[in-house]
Amino acid sequence: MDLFSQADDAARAAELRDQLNRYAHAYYVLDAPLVPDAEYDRLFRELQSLERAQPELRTPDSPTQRVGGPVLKELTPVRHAVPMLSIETETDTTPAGAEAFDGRVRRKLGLEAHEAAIEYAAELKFDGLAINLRYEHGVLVQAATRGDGEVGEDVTHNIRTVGSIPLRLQGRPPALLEVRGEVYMRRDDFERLNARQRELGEKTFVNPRNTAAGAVRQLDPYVAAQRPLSFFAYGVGAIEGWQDAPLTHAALIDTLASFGLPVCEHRCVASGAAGLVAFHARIAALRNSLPFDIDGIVYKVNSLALQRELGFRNREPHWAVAHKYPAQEELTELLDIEVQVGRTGAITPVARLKPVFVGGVTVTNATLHNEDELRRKDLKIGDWVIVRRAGDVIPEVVMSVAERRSGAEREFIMPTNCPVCGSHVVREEGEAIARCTGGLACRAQRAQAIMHFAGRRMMDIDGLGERYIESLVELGYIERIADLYALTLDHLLEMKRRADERDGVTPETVQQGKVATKWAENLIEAIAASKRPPLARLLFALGIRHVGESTAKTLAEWLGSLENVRRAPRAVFACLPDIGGVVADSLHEFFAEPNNERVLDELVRAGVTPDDEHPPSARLAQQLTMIELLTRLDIRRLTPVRAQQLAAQVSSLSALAALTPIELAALDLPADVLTALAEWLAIPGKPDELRALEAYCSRLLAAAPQQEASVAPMAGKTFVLTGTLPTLSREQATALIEAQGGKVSGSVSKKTSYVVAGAEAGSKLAKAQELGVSILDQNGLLTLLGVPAP
DNA sequence: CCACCTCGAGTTCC
DNA sequence: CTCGAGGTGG
Repeated sequence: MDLFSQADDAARAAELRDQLNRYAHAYYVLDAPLVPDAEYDRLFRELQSLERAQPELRTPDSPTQRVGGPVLKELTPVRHAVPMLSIETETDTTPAGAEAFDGRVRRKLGLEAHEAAIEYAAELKFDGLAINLRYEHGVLVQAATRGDGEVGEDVTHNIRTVGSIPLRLQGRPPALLEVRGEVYMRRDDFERLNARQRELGEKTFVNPRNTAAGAVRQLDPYVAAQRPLSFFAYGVGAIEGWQDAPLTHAALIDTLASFGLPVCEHRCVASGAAGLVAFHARIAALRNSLPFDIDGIVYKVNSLALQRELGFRNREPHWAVAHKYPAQEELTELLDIEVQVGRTGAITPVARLKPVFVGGVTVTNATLHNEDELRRKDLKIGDWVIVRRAGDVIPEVVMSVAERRSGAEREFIMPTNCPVCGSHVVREEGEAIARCTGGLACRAQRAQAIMHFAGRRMMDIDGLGERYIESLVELGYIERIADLYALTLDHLLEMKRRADERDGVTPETVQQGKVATKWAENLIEAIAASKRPPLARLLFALGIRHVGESTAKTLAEWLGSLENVRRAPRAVFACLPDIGGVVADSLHEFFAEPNNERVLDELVRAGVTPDDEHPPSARLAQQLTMIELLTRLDIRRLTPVRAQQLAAQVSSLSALAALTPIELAALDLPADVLTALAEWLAIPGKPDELRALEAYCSRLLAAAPQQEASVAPMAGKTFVLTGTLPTLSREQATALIEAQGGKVSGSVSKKTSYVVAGAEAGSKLAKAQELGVSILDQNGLLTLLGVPAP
């Protein structure tokens, strides 16, 4: 073989290894890919083929060596050069735990109370598996589990498959460096893995920790490679030849990061017990929004010299402690499963639990979402179940503990009839939700519809709570939302008396009578005050299926008045942004339904009129073109391109309606389109529909102003609000942003321009950091908008 | 047609 | 907050 080409190949292989390792670091550790996946794959394959041709080019730090290798019979024991210590656990989960640790350290160092506070490094205690990584001359040569601390197991083959663990370190690492850290599985990776397992009909995993531990100890590296693992470094073991080694723990971690090792960003240098308590509290608030599980915080004396001075007791260092959090999951009994009927008729199973204290509150109910969810979690009435508070707020039944079954547990059966009105319950093909078909004939749906109408973000009728609405509906004072406006003081007082009677409430005292009168007076006033809502709120309040706050706002902005919305043909709805076929159908059906028409008429007669009606948007002219309208008529085969051709040949929609079959056949369009068009026009009523559509559109466009006002400064920018701002309410912040043309949305994505974070911001802030979205606080927002601070 | 983004809907507790 | 589903762009 030609010596030159061999030398070239060796150089090329080295170059490829280096490149691929750098790209992997950027991808897995920095979360900022340098090249597209396809480019990575191309280089990877090139290296593979070089190595296949000349196996001597294969080195242990080659990225091709991550996956592969033989299936082992058993794991080889490894004696640790420096024992892997355990850490003492502080059982007191209150701030006193941190103070106790600080006190022990100070006593051991012989410090008096008045002497300076000790500096600590605080970091997260990950819920994973401790691993020792041995790097010789910067190359990963061995990975081992902790085992008993003295002897662990060799799991190099599996650890190589973890993308964020560098096979070769960057910078100038010492000749020998053992890195210690935790292998864990991110919660989202765990969920994805389980989703895939379900798809494949495989058994699902119980929790991220056990899954990670199982993956690391796999004998077949291919299996381990299928388990998405992550890694954080938090310490070192044996070291040789390290000049200018760091002097503090914090600096040590920074240095490890500079070698390309992943380290957790959530760590700090804290001063004294107070600093530790603050960090503990800060992370407690963040805990559920972290993308991985932790079971506490680790405190370490920051100075490595002081660490040496403090020394060890048995296997435990005197200079470190794990300060845990109270368990966030609890075991309780599933007493019963009941169903609730929602505003749209959705039948939702709800778990009635034996009260249990989880994450700071007592939980007695938890939604089970739907039947599938319930089956997936394998829940039977009478089961012992694990309960947690998802995102620290909403109680969630995680799963049942099948081992604790006695045999007396009952299967939950989805009712076939609505528990309130007896109507049939149907679950549409492909839908997860079962629904009562009773519509507004169902008392539950009626009550929910009224509750929705009166809600804070809709008509904002104060004092009309769930209990009163139920009584009003039950005792026949209200049938439909319009009836609210016919209520009198006498009605309300009478209703209250009857409701109390029915509930067996003690005969009222004079005092109670006064309270009741006051309540009724306030309510009448609140109802009267709700008569001039913004149009968007009124539309939202109507409770039209698929029409929420955002869609209601779109309708109000574009069409301007209640009348314009009520009269709009289906195709017009479908031309508006974010409104497609399903939503347009829902809108059209709602306004065509005689009952709803009557309710709207009654509301108007009662004096309910939007206070912000305005001419339709000037931008409508671009939206309601003949082509756009044509494509939304659901004419088979009429693609946008064909619609364009058709529009070029027919002057208007009414002209299209008036075409004779002969004229139609003469159009320059493919035969199949013409056939479909002819069939469509032959449907009774369609020509009239076309004429009506045209008439509506021309009226609307005539009413719209000719051109739009100047472009708002924040146009095209999307904001997401999270947490509590110091002085602005959510609504106020939204109003400020929208006043300048910005949009406020609920979830963070790559397209989000800014995340405005306040106190106790949750997962959205974490997501924003992950995606590199700009983050503002209240002042930042006000500065951006050029609004003076309030 | 799929992947990604949004939005809608339902729910808990204090 | 989370899940499911509608809308849209590639």
